[in-house]
Amino acid sequence: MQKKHLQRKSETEWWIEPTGPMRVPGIIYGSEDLIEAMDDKVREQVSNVAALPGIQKASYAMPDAHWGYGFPIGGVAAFDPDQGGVISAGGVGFDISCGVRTLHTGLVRDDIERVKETLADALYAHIPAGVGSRGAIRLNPEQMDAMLQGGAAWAVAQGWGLPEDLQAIEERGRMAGADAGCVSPQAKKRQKDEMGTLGSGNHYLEVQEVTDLYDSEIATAFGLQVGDIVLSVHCGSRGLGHQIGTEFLKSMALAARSHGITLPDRELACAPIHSELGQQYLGAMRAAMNCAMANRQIITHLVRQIFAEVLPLAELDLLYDVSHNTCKMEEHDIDGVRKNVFVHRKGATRSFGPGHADIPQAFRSLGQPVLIGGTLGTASYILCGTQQTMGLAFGSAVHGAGRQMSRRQATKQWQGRAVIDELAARGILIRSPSQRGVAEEAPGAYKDVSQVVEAAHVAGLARKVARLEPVICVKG
DNA sequence: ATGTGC
Repeated sequence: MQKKHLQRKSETEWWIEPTGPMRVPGIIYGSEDLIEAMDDKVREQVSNVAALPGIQKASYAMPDAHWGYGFPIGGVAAFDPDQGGVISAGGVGFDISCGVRTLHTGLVRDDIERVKETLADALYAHIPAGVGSRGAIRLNPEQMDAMLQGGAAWAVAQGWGLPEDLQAIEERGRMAGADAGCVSPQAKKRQKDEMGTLGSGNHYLEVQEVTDLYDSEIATAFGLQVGDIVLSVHCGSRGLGHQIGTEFLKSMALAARSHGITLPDRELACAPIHSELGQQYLGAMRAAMNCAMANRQIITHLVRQIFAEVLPLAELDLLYDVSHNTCKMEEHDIDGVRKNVFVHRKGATRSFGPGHADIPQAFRSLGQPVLIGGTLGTASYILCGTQQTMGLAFGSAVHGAGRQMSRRQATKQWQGRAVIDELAARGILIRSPSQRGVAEEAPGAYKDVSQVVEAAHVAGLARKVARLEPVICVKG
């Protein structure tokens, strides 16, 4: 990105002054290196979002931001419904409520070393991965609606998980205001046999080792020690979320004019929050959030069954579950006034600071865990929201490494088999149905996650707590 | 991200 278009306000904060139709400034967080490497498209998209009706404070991009559909991935924007504020399907993303959850295992590296291959094979055999993968669960129409209304709480009630899991999930595992009636028959049809599946792309299930701690007090509260084995799952709402996104993008684009909205970019299709279409999308999107949380919950249950067979001494307690493609109504301080605003986080993790009621009691006084998934073969990080975060981008932080190369470009540069062999030589086991998928996800196709996390830490978006390294990765 | 592409 060309820095001449930006005003540097601090080490990691870069402003786009409002010009033309922009109602608020754009603010991009990142180190100088990350900003220089960022696509100019991000600046364009941040500026376009700043022109949408009812936007509050600023249009933000996180240090891992890259070009996306309409909004950048790594974009954060909040809208006031009473000032004509809008909701945008492209501002949430196609994979609604895609997210990460991390479980303790109660094991250390030595416990798994001898059964590593067996464990990798068992996880791969029982947790379907890849495009169009189907699970063992079939939902009839009544069960589908119950899932869409109940989220992870529904899954637990069906026997997939433990009641205490729900305390460690944003929204306690059930997004209020979901309306299964707003979800099309086609979206439901696509989802009916996809529960408990990972999907493809950057989704994965990973067994990881804690290699470094940066804040011992918070790490202790999160239950993390160097040498611990944890397990993380990264996936979302599969075909259902994708179908909802596709349908509402279309109807929002068609209805924009009737709502009196001029779009700076057709891809920014949106509807007023106080419109029928806006409310329908909210109902459907919240249902998709429940689908994603239920999906991660079912996968958790499958993981526990596999560990019970392979490593019966393991105890898989849920540390936390975050969703990084969402729009949520939240109360924030806007120029000294507490207001309810609709915060879009697209490829951005909520990063609430100490004291927030939605944070589990065990670490409410410290802040919420912010789970940052790495890319294939690279480290993941656990961070913590801070008080400062709340004033920066509505309590938001990065979500991962962020792509720096297109999928097509990546497949030209790497071969899946070679990537798998290279990682195996470093003791990292990969299981995937798609060699091409692995090539597309080659580590070099992404920004350096450590740089991204460091920038988030320095910017005050979240505080570094722990670093994790992959041991086994089941890849979609 | 995605029954990967109108």
